[in-house]
Amino acid sequence: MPHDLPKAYDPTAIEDHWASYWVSKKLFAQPAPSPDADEAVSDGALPFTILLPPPNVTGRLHMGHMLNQTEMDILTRWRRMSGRRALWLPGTDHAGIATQMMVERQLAEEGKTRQQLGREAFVERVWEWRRHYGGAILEQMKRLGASVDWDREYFTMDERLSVAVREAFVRLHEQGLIYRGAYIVNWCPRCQTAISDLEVVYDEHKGHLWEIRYPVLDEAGKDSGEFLTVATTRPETMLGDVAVAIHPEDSRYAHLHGKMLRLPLMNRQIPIILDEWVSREFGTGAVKVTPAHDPNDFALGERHHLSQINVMDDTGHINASGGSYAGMDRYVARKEIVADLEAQGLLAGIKDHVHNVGHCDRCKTVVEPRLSTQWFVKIQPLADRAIEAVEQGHIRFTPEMYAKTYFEWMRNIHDWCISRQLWWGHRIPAWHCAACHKITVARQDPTACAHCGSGEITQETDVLDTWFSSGLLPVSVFGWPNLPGSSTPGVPDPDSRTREASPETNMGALGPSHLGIWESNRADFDAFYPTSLLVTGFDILFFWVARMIMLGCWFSADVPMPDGSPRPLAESVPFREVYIHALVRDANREKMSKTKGNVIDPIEIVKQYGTDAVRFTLASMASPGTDIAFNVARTEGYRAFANKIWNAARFIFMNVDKAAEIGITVDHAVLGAMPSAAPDDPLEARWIVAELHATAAKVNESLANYRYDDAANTIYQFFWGSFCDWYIEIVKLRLDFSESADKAKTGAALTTLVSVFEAALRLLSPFMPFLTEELWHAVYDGNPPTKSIALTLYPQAELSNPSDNVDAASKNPWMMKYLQKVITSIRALRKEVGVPDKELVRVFIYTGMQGNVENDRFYMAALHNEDILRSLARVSELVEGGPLTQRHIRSEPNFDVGFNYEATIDVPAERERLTRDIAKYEKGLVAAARQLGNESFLSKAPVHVVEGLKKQAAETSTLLEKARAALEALPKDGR
RNA sequence: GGGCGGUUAGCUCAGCUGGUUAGAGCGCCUGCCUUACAAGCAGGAAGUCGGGGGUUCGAGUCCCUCACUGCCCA
Repeated sequence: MPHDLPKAYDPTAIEDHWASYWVSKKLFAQPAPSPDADEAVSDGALPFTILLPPPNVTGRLHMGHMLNQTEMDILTRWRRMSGRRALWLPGTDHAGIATQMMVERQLAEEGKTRQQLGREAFVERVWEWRRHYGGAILEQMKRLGASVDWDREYFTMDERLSVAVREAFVRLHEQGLIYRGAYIVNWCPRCQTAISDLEVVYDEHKGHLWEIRYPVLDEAGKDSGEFLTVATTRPETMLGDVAVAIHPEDSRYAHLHGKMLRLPLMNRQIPIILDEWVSREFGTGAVKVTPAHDPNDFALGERHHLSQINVMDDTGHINASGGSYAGMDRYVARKEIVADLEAQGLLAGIKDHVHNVGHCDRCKTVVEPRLSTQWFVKIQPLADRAIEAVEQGHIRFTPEMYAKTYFEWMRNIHDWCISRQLWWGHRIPAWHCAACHKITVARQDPTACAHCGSGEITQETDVLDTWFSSGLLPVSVFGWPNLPGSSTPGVPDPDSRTREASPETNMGALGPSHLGIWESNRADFDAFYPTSLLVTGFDILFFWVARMIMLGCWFSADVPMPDGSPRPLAESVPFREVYIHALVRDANREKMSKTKGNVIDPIEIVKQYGTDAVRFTLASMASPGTDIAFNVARTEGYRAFANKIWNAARFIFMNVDKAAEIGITVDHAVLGAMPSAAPDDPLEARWIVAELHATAAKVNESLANYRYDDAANTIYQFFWGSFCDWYIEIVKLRLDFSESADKAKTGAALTTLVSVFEAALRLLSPFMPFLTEELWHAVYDGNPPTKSIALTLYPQAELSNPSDNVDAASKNPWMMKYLQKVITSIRALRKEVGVPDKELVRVFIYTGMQGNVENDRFYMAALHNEDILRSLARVSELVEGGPLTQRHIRSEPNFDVGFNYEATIDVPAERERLTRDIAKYEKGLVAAARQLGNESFLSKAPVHVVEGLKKQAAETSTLLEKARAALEALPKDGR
């Protein structure tokens, strides 16, 4: 029954089946190697490990994910089929802000707030949400056939990964790399939490520059009548002003040095300070200083020992320090303040001003730079090591230019604010003491203050940035820090290594733990760390790549190598290669966005065209460094490609069935390997086998270089352009099932047909897993040698292809090229003349003087394959002779073909064509003559270039003569 | 303001360390329902490689410059 295929390929009919088959059969599971490490490594298979950059647990699959996953799946399937121990780990991150928002929204619909619920109940509620709705994106991934190990699915809030987070925090704290302090952070008033620099997106915004007059005070502290005008984009922050800064060499204000000002509205005395940081050109050259609300002002304030007055609360409302504006929303306050200033005659002007305004990446609220107490990682030591890892070549970027971006960012890195004022996330393992006010950071929940012994301690309410946990994934998914045999969870810094056993930690049994596969053993870490590759988009270069390199290098350095030796930097990296892909845009190269409404839902497209066609579209356009303009026209084309292969299969199965009726069968034992051809096999068989080898070589090379586009196009060209267009058409001649048939020959042809097709399916499988899985099972008539095509061997070209060495020139695979040219030429001539496609014609061929090796090949190719000419070019008989005098002639550089056929010639059209050709040839000859007449060219250019040009010039010359003769021979009357 | 890309056929893109007269898919034009496939077959048209300058025997490819365009960071 598998041979009974519908006429057109219908992806929907097969995809669900195979998607769930792959998952349920656990085909891609890569269990933790046995703790006996020797045994685990002994099969010699090199690991290929790849970690899915965790999508947000609240996320839905978008085109970027699909590109990302398609690329990972192609590489993973390819490596797996090439004999590597392939492991692709899927999972999600807990997305602190996004998930909390999601659940709060749900609560709001019930008229509740998280505060009403309380922290514990709220967190339980989030878990519940996660169990019901979380990870939908992974279900979508399953449907798309990602060949991941589902048994190893991770979630950053899982107990095991939480243990790693806690250990990492404690260790960094012990190493003096975590500190707590009041600094300017990006504050989202809606989310009511600090967010990192990377979570702020800047949009150009048409705002204003308000110029405000600050009265200068005289010696007695009274208004002197003079004003100093400052310019600001955020007038409401003036409530927190503590000074006005001017440039020390600004002559306009030299007389104001040392003077005091009266801060309008607040009537506070503030000094004029001098600082070279001030730009004399910007605004009025005088800048108000609000250390609690601007990072630059904060730095200025530190330098000048100014106080910090925070005038806003968590929600972006003016607080008690804001005088009469207390309680107002920041924008309401802005309006009021401007109005009041104007009323007091202190508003010098309002100018339009375009500037970049930071928004919260999650909720798009305008971020408020604001002083607050947060936890930070002192990042420089980690960054230094991460820079070194890339500098020394232990991590390679593709495209290479991203290494530059990476260095640029790493070398200008700021300390990382890791605390978030959320409830959902890893709660910071620090306890505040009510008695001595010191902080205790511990692996195990303490019962007393480590400093004074007081029992009055309360845990820090902040949680950690989600990226703190996802950045640890490359080490934590393989069991870090609980690695038996690695009893040195101390300080990576060799100078101050501590020997402290890692106690059992419990981050709070918040979620379902995945023990079992998660049972840690060194063998797992030893086998799979460092991972091989990270595939990701440039937009999270810093989120993911940089942080994983920093944390991975830092924490894995403690884990000795399997032989017990210290782990060198080269083996500490979280991955050896990084492949960065570009953005998927819409067909018009516009960035997809919900507001523009041009978002393409991959699942919708997949429903329409099939997963394979969409995957192939993405692969064929995935040229490193280039954005993908996703055009469904392209997908339509690849659906046609899938259909083409489907129908080739139908053709093959039809013939296999016919053959079976007369007792010819294909031995399945010969399948699954690289096909070869025997010396006496016909030309087309020897040729298609040679083509397959060349294709396999090119595809393997392209994939090794992340050239998905080259790989996909090469396979496309082979399948359609070579296998279907030429080989199948010719092999039809050999599939003779009649009484008189030579069964051995028919059988041989059928075997080549099936075995090349089967190998080609394997070649295509990483790109189109569904279609190839279906057809591969059908090839084996439901009795495949293994559970899936994904577990077969990837075609590898053999260096010495036996089909190349054959004495008879007519059997050489490259003879096919000549034959194809003759056929194409005859077909073109037939079209020119207008011979009906079906009609057979007696064709004359002339290859010029005897002895020209190249010309003779065309003749030989034609002469030895008259049967092919008959069916592919509708030639009734081939006659050698010349020069040709037939009514219709077509000239090629190496031969002419012609025939007599009663048809009216469109003389003017023909004259135009020939004239155009002649001009083209003449131009070419002039160019060639110029170059060949140049002595420096002849002496300096490589021989093959000179020879090539000479040959080409000779051919052009021949064509020119022939075209001139043909023009001459045209009837003069213009009919 | 600093940095990094891009500009090749109507559209989307290839073109490796400079080497013969620049390629692919889609689209377009013409003719065909040839029993694997009309989601197909056959044939065809189409580009002064963004402008200018330079290096070289030779430049889409290297250098300079201008224009346009995109992205990242501040």
